[in-house]
Amino acid sequence: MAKELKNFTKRSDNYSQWYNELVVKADLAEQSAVRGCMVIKPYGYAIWEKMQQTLDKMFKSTGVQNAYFPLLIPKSFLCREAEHVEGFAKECAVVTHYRLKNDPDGKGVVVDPAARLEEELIVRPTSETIIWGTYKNWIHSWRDLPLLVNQWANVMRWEMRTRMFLRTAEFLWQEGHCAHATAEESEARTVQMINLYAEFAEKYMAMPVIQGVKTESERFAGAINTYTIEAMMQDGKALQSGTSHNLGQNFAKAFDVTFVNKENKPELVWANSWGVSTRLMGALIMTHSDDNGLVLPPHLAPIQVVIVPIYKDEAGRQAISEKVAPLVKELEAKGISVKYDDADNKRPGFKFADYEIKGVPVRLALGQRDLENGTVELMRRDTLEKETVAFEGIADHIAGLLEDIQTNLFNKAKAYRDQMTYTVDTYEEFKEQIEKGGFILAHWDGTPETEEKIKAETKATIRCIPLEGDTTPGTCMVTGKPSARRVIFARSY
RNA sequence: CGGGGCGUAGCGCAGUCCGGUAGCGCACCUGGUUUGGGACCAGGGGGUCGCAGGUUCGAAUCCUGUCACCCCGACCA
Repeated sequence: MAKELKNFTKRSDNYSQWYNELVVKADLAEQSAVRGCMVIKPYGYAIWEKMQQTLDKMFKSTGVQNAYFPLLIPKSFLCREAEHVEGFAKECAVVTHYRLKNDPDGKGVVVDPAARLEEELIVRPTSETIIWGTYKNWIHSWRDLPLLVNQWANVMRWEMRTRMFLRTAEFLWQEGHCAHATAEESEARTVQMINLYAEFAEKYMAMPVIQGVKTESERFAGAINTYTIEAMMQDGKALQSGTSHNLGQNFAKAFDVTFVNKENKPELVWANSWGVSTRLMGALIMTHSDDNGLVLPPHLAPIQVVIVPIYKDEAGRQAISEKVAPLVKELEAKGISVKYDDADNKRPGFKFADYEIKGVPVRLALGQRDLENGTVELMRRDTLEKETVAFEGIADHIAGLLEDIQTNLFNKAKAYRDQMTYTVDTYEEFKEQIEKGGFILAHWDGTPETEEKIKAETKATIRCIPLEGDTTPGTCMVTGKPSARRVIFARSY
């Protein structure tokens, strides 16, 4: 089993060339400050587009609309909400000048010192500040609420250490920012969105997640409450895959966003924000992939079925193409994305391996033998099982198979997670178990001090206080003080 | 920012200790034979050895500096 992401971005054997064709590859600009950024190649972007389209549809069904806000945020904006700036200050890229000029020494160009900006601009690490600065002018009356807006954008966080997919300096994401008239409504929206993310993760990514609430110390900077979905990767580490924040009235206060209620009284609005990023692509890879490459869930695979012809000469190729053409039409009519790869410059064996690396869920191979017997060879990527089946009725069979694969991937991942989830009562046991990876359900006294102590001693963090599951009270494994319920600990990315 | 590693062809690497014609595999190009699991044979193209100084008749190799990247920490989605 490929347990680590690096297996998919770097291979030192002779197959490395083919891995360059893999979903994404970090093409790092030479000696430049864009370190830690990634280039998303077309096939990888196609996966991201699938995610976007699906999420977008889900958002819109809840009344959210898309908009776009500026990339650059005036420094003063970022500073308006104290906790927020505190949380992001250490990882911001700053624009200080607006012009270059020719180097007096004749070597290229240099920053023109005369073009210093009066106020520095921050490359957005997230857009709360600029959006709330704008909302101030959009919201006047209770009739303007709720305001439900989402933005698809790139953001930049100058992390000390980057990691492909999981923590790149620049990443693509969506960030939803909603304004509501009441605290209850805003809280309901916050929960609605984390539910939506969970549904997306499980239904489309085939990735089981645990929904929960972050502890105070893990909370988003400026939020009063953060909901999260936590997934388990194949190496037993946790990955925070999506968050939804209840921002209370913090940003409304900071940006003076008020509305006049039905009683003609001014009130501060209630806010929430929620987002998922290209990190989900990392999650997808690390949840399902194996040593043969990617394994994509059918609901997100850019190519769901690939058909590879096997022939000896041009006449043979013709014969197979004629046989396949109606099948391609039939599959497409069912909404299945098919690729018939009759490219003559690659041999069948190469294509088999190549589409396995790309994670295509179903492969059909068709040769002279099949034409004679009225059969086709079918392979499913999740189990690598191969079988020869009747060509007749194959389209219906595939439609069902794709659903099977989707379900199977989810079940497999869930079984693995459940198997790697432990209930532990003593700190000794905890320390031993955490070394082996996985989620640990344990009692905690609810204090940041204990949480910090556990983190310092074991590198494990509280991933979340689950919304569901066992709610029996107990005593903290470290301090022995009362605990309301078990929380989830894990080492994380 | 600490500790370790690394930088040589598009990719993966050898060569560095002990200075003296720039190498290998894959990829690429041409021709032929092939095609049911990553084809084979023959020929060919491609490099200011990360960058800048220094030592030397001569530097990928030695010295100094510097810039990247990777892994482990601190920080974080």
